[in-house]
Amino acid sequence: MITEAAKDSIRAVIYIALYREDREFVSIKEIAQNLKLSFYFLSKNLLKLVKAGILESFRGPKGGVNFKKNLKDVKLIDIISVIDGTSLFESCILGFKECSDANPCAIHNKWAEERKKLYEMFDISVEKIVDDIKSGKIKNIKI
Amino acid sequence: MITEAAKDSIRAVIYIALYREDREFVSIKEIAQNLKLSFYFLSKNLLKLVKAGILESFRGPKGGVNFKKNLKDVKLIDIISVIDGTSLFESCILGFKECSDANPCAIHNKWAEERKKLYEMFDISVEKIVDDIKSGKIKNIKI
DNA sequence: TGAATTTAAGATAAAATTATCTTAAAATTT
DNA sequence: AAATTTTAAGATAATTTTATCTTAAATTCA
Repeated sequence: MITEAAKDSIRAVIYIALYREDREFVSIKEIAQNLKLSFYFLSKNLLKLVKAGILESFRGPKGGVNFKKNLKDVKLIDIISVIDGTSLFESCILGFKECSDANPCAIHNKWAEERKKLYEMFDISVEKIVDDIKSGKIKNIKI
Repeated sequence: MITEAAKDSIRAVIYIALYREDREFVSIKEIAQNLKLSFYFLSKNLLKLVKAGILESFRGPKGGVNFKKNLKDVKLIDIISVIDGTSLFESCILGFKECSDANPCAIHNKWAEERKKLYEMFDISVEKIVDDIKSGKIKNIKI
């Protein structure tokens, strides 16, 4: 569905949003330790988000990463697109290069509808997620 | 989402159902050639369906594979389960081993709903697909 | 200034998936 | 019986993803 890299990145982004408070940057080491992720793998993945302009980074003590964009403008779909690419939301489920209403695969219609819903599922901002957590709308959440 | 192996297998199964007519077996070579798939890779994957009791096989000239079960009892979900396993329909989208209503990940509720719909999308029999094609309900289909 | 900390970048390796080949076994055909 | 065809099984390799390490560059702190 989505890669481990994307899963880790989504969790990291939510972690940053929840725990940065008024810090300038959150160190990747801290994120990796608290989420029990590989520092190496996470570093590489977050670097992609930095290069994509979603996060910014800073070196040295007090360094780390933080959001470059506003939380309301960072959606899970953006993270997935940067890390995994957009094919999940664009491609034929059976792998046909050209698959359309005029020339469909066996489950084209079902999948066209479904991937739209998948897109909508991931079309949620980090701000919304954090608000839901902080407001108690989501309880006992795993990060 | 689903692996190449699962995609190939689904297409092969639909091919067999559509083109076996009154033949005892359909050769894997024929399927691979017509679907432009690797004979080697397809053989391995279909063998899994044979071992799972969905298909049966026969060696030698006139040999090949065919359905062991009735078409109405073979659903895409069965093929995916045999080839890829069932984790897509059972696991947390963010990879948490335990993710529940009481202890949810950030998108647990959305995903719980969505994976149910995904399941339903694949909960379609080969018989239904073939009927839709033969009755003209699906036109210009890619196999 | 020098030591320590942290990300950046690239090398290397492990694991999983996909792809290919070889040999064996079973069945048919000649 | 011998040659041919086809699946079965296992070996090998290529590719992609995940994991780890090393060195460099930037920054802070003493």
